[in-house]
Amino acid sequence: MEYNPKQLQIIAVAERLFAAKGFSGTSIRDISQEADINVSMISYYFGSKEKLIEALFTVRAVEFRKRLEDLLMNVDLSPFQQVNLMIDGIIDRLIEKQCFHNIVAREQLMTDSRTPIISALLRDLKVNNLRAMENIIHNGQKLGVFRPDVDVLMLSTALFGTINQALSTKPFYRIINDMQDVTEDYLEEDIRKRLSIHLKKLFRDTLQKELNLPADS
Amino acid sequence: MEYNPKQLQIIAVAERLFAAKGFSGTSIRDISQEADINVSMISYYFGSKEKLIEALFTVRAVEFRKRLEDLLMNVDLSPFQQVNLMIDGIIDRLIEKQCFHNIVAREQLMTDSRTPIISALLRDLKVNNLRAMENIIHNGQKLGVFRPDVDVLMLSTALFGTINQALSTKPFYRIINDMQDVTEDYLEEDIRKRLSIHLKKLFRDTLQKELNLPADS
DNA sequence: AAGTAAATCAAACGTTTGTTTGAATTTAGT
DNA sequence: ACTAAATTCAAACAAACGTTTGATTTACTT
Repeated sequence: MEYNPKQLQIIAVAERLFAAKGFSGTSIRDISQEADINVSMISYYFGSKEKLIEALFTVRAVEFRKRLEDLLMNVDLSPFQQVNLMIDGIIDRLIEKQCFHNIVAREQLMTDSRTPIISALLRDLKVNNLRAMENIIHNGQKLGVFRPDVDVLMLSTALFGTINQALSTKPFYRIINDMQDVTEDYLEEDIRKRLSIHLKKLFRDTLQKELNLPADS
Repeated sequence: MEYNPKQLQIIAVAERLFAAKGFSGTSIRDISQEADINVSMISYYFGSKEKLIEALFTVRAVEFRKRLEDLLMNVDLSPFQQVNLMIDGIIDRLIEKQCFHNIVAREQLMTDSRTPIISALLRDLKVNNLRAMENIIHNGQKLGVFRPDVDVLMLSTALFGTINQALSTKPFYRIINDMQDVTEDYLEEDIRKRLSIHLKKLFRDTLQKELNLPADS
């Protein structure tokens, strides 16, 4: 599916508004006003509001698939370096595409998915993410660097869950750390660093073999 | 604020539907139909749809405050026992009140909070949660059982984030673990156990003092 | 039993919703 | 310059929205 610049602009505006107010909370008149186009252009280009959000998911899904392939190229690094690179990569991606991942989070909360297309795309994305993480970890296990008993699914859940939670509670983070007066960019950078430190430590503690063997070294 | 049984029933139905379809995605006619009441009863009892969701947050916030007080009563246990009890307590709470926490998750994703009342209640809840966790961990640190350098905010973020992520991706969990045919209750119990094991291990690894000191014991 | 307040109802209110229409305008190919 | 297709627009559409109305029923007090 190819989209022209005008369509991509509409998708970008829709992404921002859906993230801010939810799908049902955003009217096509909101979108058309922000995008400075006529209301009918949305039906004209996409067919319906539902098809618009499907187009949004399709575009982003393609982007992520490409990104993930790049991530799996670093086979020459050590397992821990690979893990750290993956962690920073995912943090960066979720921060950079915050609006889209807000929408993803909302859709996941839906008991009945909005459309089969969206749930299929999300499932594929998650499967690919998990497989990528499994590759890295199983590799580290074969090399004898990581513990053999690691719950990769739970670890992946912890990684994405922690980042999403941190990003969705930004206002709370501001209050707790007395950062009411800093810019949004500064706050984001602060969260990024702190997440990176915490998650790398967390993965290290979880993956690395215990050293408290009977003293014999 | 006191609510009669009829009001509480409306709140319960609204909670379920808001969780399933979102606030804007749920009409008061949906609610009135499910609750088997007349549409006008919602305005009659609560004033408006917005006041209804405020009432929902108020009721649940009061419940959680009471629950938290109970949680802080176990001062006679060891720090690790306290932490494990806290983890299971929070898992149980988030599973038991899944609908409400779905709504909370959605509200947190909102860039502009729906009402000042809701954001104030959420802030209070989160502050209390964090303070409770700080109490337990600082206590363990004073006793020399926990590491001195623990990022409690990030740890709390990881805890809630992981549980929320696991619960919001239940359909994915089903597929990955080949559990298409099990009941929802069985699935939930499986997730609960796996979360409990994983998070306790995670907290243990994060909190416990490193034992790989220069061999001298 | 009468009276009063609370609760319930069908119906209607004025908006807003997503979508369609059909004419007007722009763009692109020859 | 002409034509045809693609784009843009204001206007209108029916349906759904949250809310209000005013009559009716129920529950309780005296």
